[in-house]
Amino acid sequence: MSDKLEFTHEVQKIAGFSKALSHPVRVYILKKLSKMNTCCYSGDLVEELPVGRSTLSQHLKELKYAGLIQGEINPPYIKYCINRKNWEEAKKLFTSFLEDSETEPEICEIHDVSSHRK
Amino acid sequence: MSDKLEFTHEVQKIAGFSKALSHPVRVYILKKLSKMNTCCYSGDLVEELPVGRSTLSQHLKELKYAGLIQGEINPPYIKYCINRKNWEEAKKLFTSFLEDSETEPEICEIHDVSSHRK
DNA sequence: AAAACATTTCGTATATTTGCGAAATAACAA
DNA sequence: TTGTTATTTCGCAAATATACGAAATGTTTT
Repeated sequence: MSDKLEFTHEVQKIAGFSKALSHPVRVYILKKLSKMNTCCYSGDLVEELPVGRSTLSQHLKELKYAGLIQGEINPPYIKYCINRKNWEEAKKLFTSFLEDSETEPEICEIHDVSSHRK
Repeated sequence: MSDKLEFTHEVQKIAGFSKALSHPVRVYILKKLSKMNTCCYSGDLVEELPVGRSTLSQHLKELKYAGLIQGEINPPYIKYCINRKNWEEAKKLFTSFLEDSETEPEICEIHDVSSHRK
């Protein structure tokens, strides 16, 4: 019959958050913001990241779009911080997704299929 | 001074795993393999996913490259299953990354900067 | 040997991502 | 008003990702 299912909301959300996390610059920003637990200026970030201002701005936009950060305008600065609500949601989604299964896996790794790229 | 740091191994690994998880098809496959705790044929997967065989093969290759699945050749089939070792590693990385910070965040959300895309 | 089967690779097309510098925006300072 | 500062948007180029069908691969069955 080949039902060709649509993806659940959960699957789509995990993919969406993962996309936001799929670049080292964005992981770095989130790690910093979540751990320091305070806000951060775009200008401070550009000092320590190997990208230009406009590129950083694009990454911040991406993170805003994903809902993982939010900004407070404080002219002429913009302070960024973690969006705690969605950060929690991401945490729950990933935790549940990556949870161990209850039972042990059956043996399934005698031949390790090559995994080269290209 | 602008040190332009290089990214830590941890940051790069999180970005790498996230990239593997950044497509609904791949999230679906991993969810299925990790929960059912057994192996799965490519032919079984293509029945329930809205992509063609060659596209599915690309996604499986991507997951193999990221180390999240492994395949056992069982001609003319290939059985896929979770790579438990790396799955555990991903779990640890994401859990630590998404962990709550110890203290409460300072208020930082009076103006919610618009987050439209394009 | 030839046919059947599951899967991958190849070639190609299109879309998205990433990056930069220049210009635009917006608020404040002189 | 003019200039300064912080940030974003625009326009563009290059790289990567996604998707498909056709052809190739490798194994088993006939």
